[in-house]
Amino acid sequence: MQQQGAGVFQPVNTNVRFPALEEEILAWWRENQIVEKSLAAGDQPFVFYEGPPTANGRPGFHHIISRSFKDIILRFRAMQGYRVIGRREGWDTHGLPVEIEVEKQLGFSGKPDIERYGIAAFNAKCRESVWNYIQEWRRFSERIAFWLDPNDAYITYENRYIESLWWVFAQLWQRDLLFRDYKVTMHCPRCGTSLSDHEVSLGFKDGVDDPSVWVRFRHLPAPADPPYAAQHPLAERLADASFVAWTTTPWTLPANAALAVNPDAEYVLVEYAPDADTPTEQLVLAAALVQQVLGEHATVRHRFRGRELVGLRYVPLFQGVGSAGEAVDLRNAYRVLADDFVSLEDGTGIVHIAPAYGDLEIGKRYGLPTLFSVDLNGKTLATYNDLGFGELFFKEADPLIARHLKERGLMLKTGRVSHAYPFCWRCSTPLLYYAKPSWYIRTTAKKQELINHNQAIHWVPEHIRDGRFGNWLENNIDWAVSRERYWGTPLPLWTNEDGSHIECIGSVAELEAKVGRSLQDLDLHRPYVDDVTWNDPQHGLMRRIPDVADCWFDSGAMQVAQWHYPFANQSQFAQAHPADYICEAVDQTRGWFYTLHAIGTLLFDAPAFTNVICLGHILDEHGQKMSKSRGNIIEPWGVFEQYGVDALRWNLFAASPPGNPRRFSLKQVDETLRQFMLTLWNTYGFLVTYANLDGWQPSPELARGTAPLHPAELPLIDRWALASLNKLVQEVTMSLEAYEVTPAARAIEQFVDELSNWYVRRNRRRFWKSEADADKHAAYTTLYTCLVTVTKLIAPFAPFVSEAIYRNLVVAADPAAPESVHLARFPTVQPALLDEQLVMDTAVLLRVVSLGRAARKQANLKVRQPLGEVWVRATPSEMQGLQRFEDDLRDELNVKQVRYVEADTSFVNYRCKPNLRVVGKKYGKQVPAITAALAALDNDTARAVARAVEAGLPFNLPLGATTLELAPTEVLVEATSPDGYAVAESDGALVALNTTITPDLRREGLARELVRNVQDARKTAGLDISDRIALYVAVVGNGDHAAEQTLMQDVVQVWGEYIRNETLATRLELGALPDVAHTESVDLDVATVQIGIVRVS
RNA sequence: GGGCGUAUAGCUCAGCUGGUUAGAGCGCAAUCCUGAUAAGAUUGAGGUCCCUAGUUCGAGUCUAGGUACGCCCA
Repeated sequence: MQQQGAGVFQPVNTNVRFPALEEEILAWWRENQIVEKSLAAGDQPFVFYEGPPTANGRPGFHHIISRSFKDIILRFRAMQGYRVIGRREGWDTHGLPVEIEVEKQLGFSGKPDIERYGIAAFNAKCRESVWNYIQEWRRFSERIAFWLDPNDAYITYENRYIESLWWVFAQLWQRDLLFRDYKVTMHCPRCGTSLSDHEVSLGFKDGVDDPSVWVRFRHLPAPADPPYAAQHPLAERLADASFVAWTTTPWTLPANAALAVNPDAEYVLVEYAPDADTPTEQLVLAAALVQQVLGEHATVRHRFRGRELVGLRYVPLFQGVGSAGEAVDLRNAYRVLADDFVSLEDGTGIVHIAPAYGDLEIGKRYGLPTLFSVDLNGKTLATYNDLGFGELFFKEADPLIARHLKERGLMLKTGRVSHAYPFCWRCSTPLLYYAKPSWYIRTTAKKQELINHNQAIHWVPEHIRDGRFGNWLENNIDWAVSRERYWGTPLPLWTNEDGSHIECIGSVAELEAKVGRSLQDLDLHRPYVDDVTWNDPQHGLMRRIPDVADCWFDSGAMQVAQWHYPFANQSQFAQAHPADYICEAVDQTRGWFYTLHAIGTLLFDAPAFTNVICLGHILDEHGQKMSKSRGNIIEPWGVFEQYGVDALRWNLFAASPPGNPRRFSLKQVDETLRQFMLTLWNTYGFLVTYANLDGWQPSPELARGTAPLHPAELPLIDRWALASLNKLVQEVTMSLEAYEVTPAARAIEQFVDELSNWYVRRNRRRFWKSEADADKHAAYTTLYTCLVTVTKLIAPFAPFVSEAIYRNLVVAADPAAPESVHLARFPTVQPALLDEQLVMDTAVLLRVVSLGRAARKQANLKVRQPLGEVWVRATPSEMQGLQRFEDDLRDELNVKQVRYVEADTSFVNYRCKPNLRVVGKKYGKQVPAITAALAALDNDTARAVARAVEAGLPFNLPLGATTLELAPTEVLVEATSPDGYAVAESDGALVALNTTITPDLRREGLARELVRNVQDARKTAGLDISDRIALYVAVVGNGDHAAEQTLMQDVVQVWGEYIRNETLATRLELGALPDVAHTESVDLDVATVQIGIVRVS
């Protein structure tokens, strides 16, 4: 045996500060290039796609969650021996967010400012600005131990990336999946561009205050003209009537082209006057809405079906204006049409149709002209200057238009409405529905494929697949992919002057061939790419269309573009599609999850990813969204510095399932730290302290985990620990392979708790004892194996603390071991060590111990006071299992004898209940009668039943007029509380303590009490664990001094050796205390004594 | 208005295919234990398992309707 203190392990600081420890580990990783080594390791590929963040903002608290959940799976797979592909940084660099940032910086307020400034200079600014926070992101990722390769980042603005995107566009073009169409888009007048649906969805605001106007459209009994052959049959009846239509967007009224009714709904002609002073007028609207719109003052004169109204004409509110340079065909305008989309839920049942601003589909269907009232800057047309509302922002024009109509007597009623309205998600400008030429990806053509491939994706949580995401796919619409902006991937579409000929270019080489010169030095961005033109002999000068791509297209196409596929890395790509794993927050269902999936499906007819963890949003401790305006943001670095990253990560993994919105508070991290991290750390510290003291060290084989363990040769509790450990390995592996992180973390917590509070507590003496025998070695081996295995299990969760423990426990003992836990192999199950029965039996033991303590508590009996006997009653199999642990049970409950209650044990009675699981299925409606009959059994019969059940025999239960034969498995027998015992029971188990304290037990109790107080005194006296003492005890007396003196003499006589051994006392004297002693007064219940201790060398 | 999700102790969460006294941790109170422990044990207080109806011998669990909250969409 080696000398004390000459241990192989570094001493463990039990006052560890985890943040400082983590910094040390970070430095060590850097020095030894552990990240690089980990990235390069493994054989079978495991493919990950990094969803690229935009680096023009600071990383926030929510990024810790997504990055941690990404990281844990990658570490786990890496430890399983996979080579993780795609473990690289990715940066989303294009798009409106970046442009907005630069615009702000330059004090711009829209596209005209940018054009004046120059696109080249503007884009240069954009290119710079995306790297504003890159250092902070890298520092952040490194600190939370999210291991990505920073030297192999994919960057969406690079030429090679853009070239791949061009290839994607060309593929889509060739397959007729890319097309141009006039469609209504959500247009931001400030940004001057259409927004995609997912962008629009980001900017809906509730409770927006808007005007609400009911307008008269005066019926025009016009002469018959084509396409209507004759005067409308209702023309005469409605001669003086007005149609009433409702809108919340008065600014669209000048663009009105038609009114729509529901063909099947009932409409009425009413006579209406709001009060006696107002002349009555005739109005037409839906019958169902008369009350709501006009109240009580309307009298119905006629009723019609909606379809009867078709073709009626009305007086236009304004002279219609078409788009610039185009003749307007008003032949079909200003008529009533009927369509199913018209709802009767609000409004008047008559819908004002403005094709340019939202009703383009209807307009097309009925041949309506597309009329305009507002231009792309959101300003009303100059045409309306004369009417007093020209060249105004559309929202500002609203009241003026309303006033104008009122003056003309066309406004029936005005009000305000509070509803949801879309705003630009970046600049908060209200959006316009606007019919514009746009480029679309025809995702609807592959709708069924999108849906089918989604079925192959494993979603966590599962409900996203057929819920949120599945629904989104079911309602798929074509993807508006063009943006009339500057800083983005230029659409590779060239067209001639009149737009009659379009070519889609799929590579730089192809473009070079067109223009006949090298473009190797060309920046593929605007404005440079716009200057690339060529003359087509047939079609004339070919110019690029000005649009750039939706930046969601950039990130969705990362599955090909990150490799510069197909221009390079073809074999790499072949391995790296689809991704085995991605992970982002739930807001990406319509963002990145969708664009990845859409591009994967359209391009390869395959899913782009097969497993995805979809994270809920982070909320503060009150369930409020974290936001700067609320001031409830948690600053990540503060948490790192206070608690460390491991505690934070662990909390995020274990506290609640990741799919739910997550309430977060620092209190939780603090709890995780104390509850889990410190428990583990202290257990580890315990092992190291004693191993060093004893000079115990693991063999290299044991350190490596290859030393065979023979359970049959080990004490039961060691076998339990190892069985439990292997069960844990099994559970954790299965959970992580199913991408279920939380159950894995919770199982580990449970094990660490039991290891510390059962295994170590029960076995302390095996580590303390002086003889270095096989039993001691077994204890060290067991605890060591548990700790090393747990360390590897938690490595993906808590990369720092696991590294610290691993370095000390393993690398120190086995020079051939991998230098980092993250280069080690994830533990695998050793089936020979599994023992389900043993694990179950131990669970029973723990339950019975807990009941015994409860019983002691009730009777107010300290555990230190030994008792004579405990009676235990449980199921026969439980009691059988318990017998294996009788020593532990005696020890834990401090009783001399464990006895088992059997059917014949006279001092308990029995009550019987049906075993519902069994009986319920078999007897159904008879259950209540059986329950009653069993409960009504008298004591003797119940005992007879107990006896039968114990013997495994059926018995007869009288039930009304008949008798029922019940099998022993169909009934549960419980013992009732006997008198004179301290009893606790739960779940059918009963523990009864005999509370009689004999003089012998009393003396032993006093001895133990004395020992504990001496140990306390040793501690206060500042003695070392191994110091020897002389111990003096003087009876002070608080009652009958002589009797107390006698009692203590007896104690010292009977238990003197025990007391000396426990307290390392070389002598023990009852009498006066010497002056030199450290003294303390101790109340031993039946006697008060002074104890004095003196250190002897 | 529609879709998805959530609702269990003061807080954070378990509760498997319906079954016997609904659990854990934290927090609070009290007691105890402790020479690894910043820990631990026990007890107590604290629950109309959101509400209503239904299915069933039996519902926290299944069904329907409703309420509240969150997210997404209109």
